[in-house]
Amino acid sequence: MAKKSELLQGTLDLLVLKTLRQEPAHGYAIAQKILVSSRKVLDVQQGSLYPALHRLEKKGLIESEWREGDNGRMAKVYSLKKAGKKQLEEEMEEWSRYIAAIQWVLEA
Amino acid sequence: MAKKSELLQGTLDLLVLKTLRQEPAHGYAIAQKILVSSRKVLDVQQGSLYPALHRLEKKGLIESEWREGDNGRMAKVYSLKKAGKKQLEEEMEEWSRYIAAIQWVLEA
DNA sequence: TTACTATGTGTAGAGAGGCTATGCATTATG
DNA sequence: CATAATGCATAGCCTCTCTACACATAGTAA
Repeated sequence: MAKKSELLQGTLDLLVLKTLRQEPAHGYAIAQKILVSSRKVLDVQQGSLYPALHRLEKKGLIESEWREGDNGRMAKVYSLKKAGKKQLEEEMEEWSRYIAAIQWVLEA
Repeated sequence: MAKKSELLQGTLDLLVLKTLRQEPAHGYAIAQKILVSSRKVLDVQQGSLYPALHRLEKKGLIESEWREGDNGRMAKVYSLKKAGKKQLEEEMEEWSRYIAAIQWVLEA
């Protein structure tokens, strides 16, 4: 059944926004951060991540800038915009509410 | 009911299997049970539920039988099969694991 | 009677979003 | 010199949920 890399639809945006609230980061680093902070459970695929970043930018929740990193490589660094912070807060509340509801059903 | 309670994709099967583990029930009743046990948060739509039941039956996780209820109506009563119980256990474990991972990211 | 609500099952079509697979480019490592 | 790691990106597929219908019966209110 579900491979460990499969995310529940709708959670990726939340994870990305949350990760960017710590500090700006480029796509590749975002995936790594999520992998580490989830203790290797959530392995976000590039084919999921990049389209998600484009979506979020299109919605005005994040913005990007090409920068050169310490290793001399160019990377597209994303940062949270104000609307993104608001969205993050809303989605976290929604998430809690949702998880609690599921939990009630599973414990019924 | 105010909010359009959008389910996270992939959770519906879990909710249905869990509900059927209590006792056999027909579709309409399953939706009601979920609505009640989730304290009105999870309002499963019929257009989601019936296809889900057909999927689960096709997979051999549940089975159905037309029965007459107390109100004299015919209804398709579903019950969990052995494979469904096993699947439920697996999905609950997967769910816990997944939720914990998300939580770690959100608390990072 | 008429109409509306609740109960009950079902499908079609659309939309969303995550996945695989692929492509390209650069740097570090064996 | 080949391979892995870093880094961005898209196309097409697939699955699942939603809206919007369609149909049928029973009970209740006007």
